[in-house]
Amino acid sequence: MTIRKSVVVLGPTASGKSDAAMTAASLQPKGSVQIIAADSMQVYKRMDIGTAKPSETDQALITHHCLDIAEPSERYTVARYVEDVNTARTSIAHAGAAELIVGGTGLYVTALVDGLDMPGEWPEIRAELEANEDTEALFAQLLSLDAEATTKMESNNRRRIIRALEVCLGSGEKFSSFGEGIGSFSPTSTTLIGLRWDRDALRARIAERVNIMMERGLVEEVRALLAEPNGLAFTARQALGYKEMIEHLEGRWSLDEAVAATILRTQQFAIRQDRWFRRDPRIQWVDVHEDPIEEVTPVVTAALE
RNA sequence: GGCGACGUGGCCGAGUGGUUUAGGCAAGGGCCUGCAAAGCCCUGUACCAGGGUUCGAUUCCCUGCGUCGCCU
Repeated sequence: MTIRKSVVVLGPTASGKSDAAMTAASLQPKGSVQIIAADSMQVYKRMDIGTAKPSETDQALITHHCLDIAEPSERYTVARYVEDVNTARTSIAHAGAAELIVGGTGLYVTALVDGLDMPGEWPEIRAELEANEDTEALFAQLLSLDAEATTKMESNNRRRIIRALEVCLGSGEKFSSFGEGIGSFSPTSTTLIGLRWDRDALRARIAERVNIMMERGLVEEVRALLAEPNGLAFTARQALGYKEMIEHLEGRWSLDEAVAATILRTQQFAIRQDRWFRRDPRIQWVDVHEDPIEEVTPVVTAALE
């Protein structure tokens, strides 16, 4: 059973992609479209304000997948996301609905559109590799095992070197044999719609949105998360807005500093998202100037029909 | 009005009489299949204006302008 139709709405934070997608979905016959979030932080429960998670009202109106599927205290990764997406897709297919993917996490969107196969995990091997402080030696080792993998990373990017080695050593096969990588952009039947803003305009929107998050009680949300018995794990802890409010709540930053840092880092993140997405030639870009709902919804609607 | 300090690339901030002219931040660009709201890499000849000293001045001297502080 396959999904009737697949459309992606992507763009940087605060670009208005969720609003446009939500509006387009609700214009379709009831139940004919379901949304899959491609967002690495909205997967966490109780992280609502800071991740700009779709409201309960929106979720009641349109079925959303891949939201609130992990505890902030647990480790969540792309691999698990791929599994969760498969589950979601099965149910969308059964419902005979179209899937509308909305997201800002480049890797997750890619995983979903291009169907990445995760090579697997070998924690013992990784632990061993991590114990080795000599990054140059690790790189040399990777070079001898899988020279091709080496071309996709700098010689001092420990994290990527270790992962590639983990896979080579663990699977007995070359890391590079597990796929073309992220930049292949093979033809797909999915329609990719990207929202693009003038950078300064987007920066202004982000500043405004962070201020709104503060008014909605971001600090309280973070305080409550910190008070949970298991707290926040590494990944959830690094979410924009959360990381900074933690700095404030633990006394290292004033509230003003935390807010300013959140705004700046979110703006920088948005640019990084832009840079990630713009490599993909399959994306159909929509330049947004004022109102994403008005300007983007028609494009999404057209793609859904 | 007087005295003093300062004037360095978008910002902060070292420094030097002449081979490679710090660093940080911001900005721009790039990489990427298990932390991805993460990680990594690349890109900066600027010294307020005018005159002088000097083989040579961003660095020394003078003047002007500007900023800041103190004083009357």
